[in-house]
Amino acid sequence: MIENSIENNTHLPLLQFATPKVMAASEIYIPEGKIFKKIFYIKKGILRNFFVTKSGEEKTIFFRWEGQIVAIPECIFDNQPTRQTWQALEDCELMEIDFDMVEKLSENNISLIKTRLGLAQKMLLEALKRVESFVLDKPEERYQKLIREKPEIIKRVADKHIASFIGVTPVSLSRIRKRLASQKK
Amino acid sequence: MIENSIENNTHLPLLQFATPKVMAASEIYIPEGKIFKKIFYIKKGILRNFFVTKSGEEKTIFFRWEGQIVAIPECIFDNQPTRQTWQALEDCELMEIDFDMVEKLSENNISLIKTRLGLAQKMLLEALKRVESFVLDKPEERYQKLIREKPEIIKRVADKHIASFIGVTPVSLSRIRKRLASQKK
DNA sequence: TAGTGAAATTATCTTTTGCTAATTTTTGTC
DNA sequence: GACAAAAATTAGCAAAAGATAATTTCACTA
Repeated sequence: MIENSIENNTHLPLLQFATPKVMAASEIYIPEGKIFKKIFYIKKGILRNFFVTKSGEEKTIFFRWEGQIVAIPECIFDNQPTRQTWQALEDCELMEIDFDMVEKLSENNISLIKTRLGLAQKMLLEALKRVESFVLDKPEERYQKLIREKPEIIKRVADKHIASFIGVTPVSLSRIRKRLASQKK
Repeated sequence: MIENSIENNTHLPLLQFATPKVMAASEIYIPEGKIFKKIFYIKKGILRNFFVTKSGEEKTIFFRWEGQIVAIPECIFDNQPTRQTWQALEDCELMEIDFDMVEKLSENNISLIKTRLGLAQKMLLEALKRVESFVLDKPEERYQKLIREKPEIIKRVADKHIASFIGVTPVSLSRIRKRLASQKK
């Protein structure tokens, strides 16, 4: 399923300038501190972005997978270096597009700006849903929702990454899994 | 400080159609279930939006205050009824703008769409920062950050609303406050 | 200013999580 | 298929949070 297609409409000019990028699983795509002024489309694979805490732990904030268009908000919106690291979790195939190009093309292309607005809105709804879940749900419920709503993604990602995604330690997630398994019987 | 001014630039057409709305403290502004197709500018006062859980508890998701432009994402982006309630926490003065009007004006006004894009991006950065804090910080740290970064807002809002905002119960927030107070000495 | 209701704090008890370390299981590679 | 490294689980203990209820403090209004 294509989540944010760039292959279906009036934005062919973008694709013209897209360049392919291939990465192996576990490879670092974007290191912390970089001002990454590209957007990219994921043709294949999963990536995650994470913070490294003072004590060296990696805290995963989001997963991104095939069909999605990704922009790093702080870089693209604010021209700031990202404090996070982006890593391929599987062998990935991306299509990169220079963002300065997008900006230039946007100047007099109202349809392209509308596309950008749509993408920002989509990302916002996703982030808000996440906030909701942190406010309303216990970790156990967040985990259950995740299995229910994104089962195929969960299977492809290590539990330790899921753990920080829902805001708990890997040990705690393991206990949650155990509790849920015993309740089912 | 004006956070998202609509009074300073090329968007006077919007202001033309804005209508004032005054509310008393504790009044419900937007009830759950409504498709609220307006955006509003807060001239004065604070509002909150909250979910009501099955057990009847109110869980506050955001606060909005003077200087901000507010759009209810699910209503404006997706034409969906909101599952949240909006309530004035102080006497408020708002300026309401019909969103259909904004859409119509946007069609051939690239600058207005850019403004909308900017607003969506701003909201996204805010929501992402919130997600970060849930993943990286303990409730105690979230509370400390809040006091540090929004001291004037915190003072104007009841603790029980702060509590759900940072994802804990009012009782737990009270204990956090006690712990912090004892550490200071 | 006295009285009422809501908010905040405190107390008690239970559940969950974090931390650390040990153990088991899984994964990937040679 | 054997080995090494990483991931996941388990265990034990301390800290924090949830639930409930009682008590104190605060805020509003009559």
